[in-house]
Amino acid sequence: MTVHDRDNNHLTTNSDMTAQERKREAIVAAAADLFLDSGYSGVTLDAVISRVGGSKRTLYAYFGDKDGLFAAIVNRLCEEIVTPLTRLVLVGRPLREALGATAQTFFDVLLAPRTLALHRLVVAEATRAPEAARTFFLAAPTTSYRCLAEYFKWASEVGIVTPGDPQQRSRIFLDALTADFQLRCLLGLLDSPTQMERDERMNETIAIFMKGIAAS
Amino acid sequence: MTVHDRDNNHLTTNSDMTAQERKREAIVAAAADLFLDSGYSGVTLDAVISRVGGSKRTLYAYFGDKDGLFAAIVNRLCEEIVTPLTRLVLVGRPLREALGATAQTFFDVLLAPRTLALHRLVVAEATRAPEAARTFFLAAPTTSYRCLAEYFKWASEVGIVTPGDPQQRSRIFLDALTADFQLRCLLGLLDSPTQMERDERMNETIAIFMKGIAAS
DNA sequence: GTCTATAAAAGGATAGAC
DNA sequence: GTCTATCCTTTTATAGAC
Repeated sequence: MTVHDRDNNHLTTNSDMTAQERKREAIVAAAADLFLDSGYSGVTLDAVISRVGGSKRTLYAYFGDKDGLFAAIVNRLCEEIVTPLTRLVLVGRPLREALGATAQTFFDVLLAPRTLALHRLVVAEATRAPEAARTFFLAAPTTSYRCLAEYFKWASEVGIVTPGDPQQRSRIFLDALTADFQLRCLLGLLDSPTQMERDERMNETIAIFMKGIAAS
Repeated sequence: MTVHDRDNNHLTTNSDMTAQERKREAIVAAAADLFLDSGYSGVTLDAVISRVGGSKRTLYAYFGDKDGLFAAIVNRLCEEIVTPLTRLVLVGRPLREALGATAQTFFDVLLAPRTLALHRLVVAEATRAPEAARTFFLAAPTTSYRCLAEYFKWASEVGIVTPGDPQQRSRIFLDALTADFQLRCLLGLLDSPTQMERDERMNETIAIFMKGIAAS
């Protein structure tokens, strides 16, 4: 597997790109859609090319082989997902408000169809593509955990919550909130939870957590 | 896909089986190992046969096609997993003890290599094989949730915990406990959590839950 | 870079002989 | 039921002409 790691420029505008770079971006975008829809083995390189135009030669020149293309689309999708999470600012806000804002953001991000499809894809290919699994984990769950953990750290320092491991609490809260919905969506048993279902889960989780860790 | 649904007799002893039934069981057992190791597309029917002996004709006669074989091994594995969960008796026990026993059992069952491999397999093939996804969900998580939910229902009736939706609480507790470990194992980033890691997660989760729902 | 053609291999499904 | 052989399709990967 020859990985061609030159995908750090997808945030530049189209006008900054050379024709080659635009082509490369177009291939990655088309391949990402196809992989998300059909899984690794469900995608043929012919299908990628027939969607984006051009020749398979170009594809092999840029990405080496199918695994190289796969690595490129995982990197791309992970950055897409992480962006909204990095915008969430929690430190300084009261407990209930911080937990509520976290819940809204994470429901939206983690249950988005593209996130779920990427999740399914990466789990399925974890053995074949361990690097992709690593990239995904460092992007989605780790970024999430860290954001909330920073808040808990601050909150225990200023006495809003009792002392306790902020990372542990962060994982427990986010998992309690999302894991059940996530699994049911991954299995195709639930399209997307309704707002009422989300609210019930959120309220119950926050209620337990408030009593569980708030300083009295 | 022709599904031949005759796999309700794997609990009978070997001596009760006809030669055909033994053969069928042997194929299912071998195929299960291979699918768990290599995923759906990673398994060839030749590989199944070369492991168990016999002819591909027999395989096609019993299972119709590859999808039929897949359905059979998922049913088989789900029943394997569920068995230890149905033995867990919680009603009547004090809160901390019930939560602790639940944690031990579910760590053992959900993080077992075969459970994780099945989980990965079923998620990967959820689109191709929705029935398998359904079977898996009804077996593993649903059985788990119900067991603990029954306890919470009883516990609120006798006044051990505050009133509240037992199903919701059950999901929140089990997800908080296992989701993080589960994901890291599925992605191949964690072999299996150490006893210390399990204890830390368990203690923190139980601590939050005790304060969160125990009647004062 | 693009288009068409093709080599090379794999794997699902089937058939004949026993 | 078993064993061997084979059809047929799909798909990765490469090559030649422009």
